[in-house]
Amino acid sequence: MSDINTPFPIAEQLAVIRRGAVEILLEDDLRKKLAQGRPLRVKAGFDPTAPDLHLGHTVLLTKLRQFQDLGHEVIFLIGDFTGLIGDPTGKNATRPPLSPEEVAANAQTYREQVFKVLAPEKTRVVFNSEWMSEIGAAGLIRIASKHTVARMLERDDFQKRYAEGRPIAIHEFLYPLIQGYDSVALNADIELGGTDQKFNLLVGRQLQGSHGQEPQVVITMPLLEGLDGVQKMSKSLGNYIGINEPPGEIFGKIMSISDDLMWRYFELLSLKTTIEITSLREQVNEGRNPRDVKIELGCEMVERFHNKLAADRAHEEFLNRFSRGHAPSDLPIYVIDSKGSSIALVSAIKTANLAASTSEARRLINQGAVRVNGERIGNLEAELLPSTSSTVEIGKRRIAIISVS
RNA sequence: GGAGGGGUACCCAAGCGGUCAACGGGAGCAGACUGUAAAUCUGCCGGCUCUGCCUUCGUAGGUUCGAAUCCUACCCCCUCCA
Repeated sequence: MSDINTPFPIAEQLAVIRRGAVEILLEDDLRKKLAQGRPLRVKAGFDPTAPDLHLGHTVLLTKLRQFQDLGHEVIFLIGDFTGLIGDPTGKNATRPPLSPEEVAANAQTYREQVFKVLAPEKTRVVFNSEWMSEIGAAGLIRIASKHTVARMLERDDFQKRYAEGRPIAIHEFLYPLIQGYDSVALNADIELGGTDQKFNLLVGRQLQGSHGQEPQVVITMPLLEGLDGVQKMSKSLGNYIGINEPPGEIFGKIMSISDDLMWRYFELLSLKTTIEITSLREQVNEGRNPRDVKIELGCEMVERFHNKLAADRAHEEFLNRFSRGHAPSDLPIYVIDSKGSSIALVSAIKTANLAASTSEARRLINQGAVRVNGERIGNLEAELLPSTSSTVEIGKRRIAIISVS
């Protein structure tokens, strides 16, 4: 859809670039760069740690994708050298250095996941060890000479720690410097990062300036809220949608977010144009069920991380399950060998991992959450007979076929 | 090195000899209402062979008929002074 030879009008490009961004420094510089009419080098750096990406990570990737669609070049930088330092932004997280093999393996996994969002043919993957290993101690000192302690201490994290007398190790200063030097090495036009990266990104501007380059434009993207709509999406909080999750999961999790959050996700994750999204909003204002709009988002996400067919299936499955009240089509099946006798429902539930403990199973039964073959069971003594298969449902989301042999 | 404060269930946080499986809030789960939304209301929220039993209140001992609560030692965190 994009053609490098016929660049999009600057105003149009600016609108796309601004969407969802927290800050663009400096927008004037950006305008000037765009006016040059050439593909810009857009850089984003990533840790060499084992990637298991979720939608939160794709906010940045989606923005990169938008740049690609506008005809620009994306440089996906894997910070294998910086990985030796560990970003002090993550405070106490000192990471053990990775072996070259691990870095290579992680990089491969990155490619697989990242190219679900980015266009592979328009993405240049680079490692900063390429130039950092060459540069040597002398080179590092030269880089360090281009920046001052005062400027380094502007970073609020450092500032705070320094003021409070907490230690700042010298090597922590090196992280922003090297990240900044990466921009010099790549002669980056633009660098993207999360809001927490702002300082590091700005160091790049400064270093490029002192190396006689035109400083890069810094664009910061927000941290995506998780499923709860409040805290940032993260694996440890369990409020995430992983891009490797099965279609039904991705779809279902999208459907479970609030309407407010849905618009946020549209803005930051969807490749629909701003105009299309505005139109959807209008439709909802005029009475269209927000659920149906959410379905569109769900389909888009599943299609992106799987494919169109999977999206259609997930959609259909959803309608069957929740709109028409049918049981899902492929349920997990648990076979329990009871040696020919019947088995207590409570223990069957536990065995089939539908509840964490038999105590929980009991509580659920008491609360009327359990249905066997569609029938609500309130009896703790209930049993499953031998040589039968029963569909056991707990609430709306936990369901399995339990086969007693 | 000295002085003081604290470590309680997923998180925050009460309790300070029995009525404590442990107040309250958050998160989570379930029910009602719905659009698998939000909001709201209700219930649950250590385990088990469940009207009882077992294991939990930093760790290990001790006192007591009985301890999360008292004593001793140890480990860890925080604050102030040096």
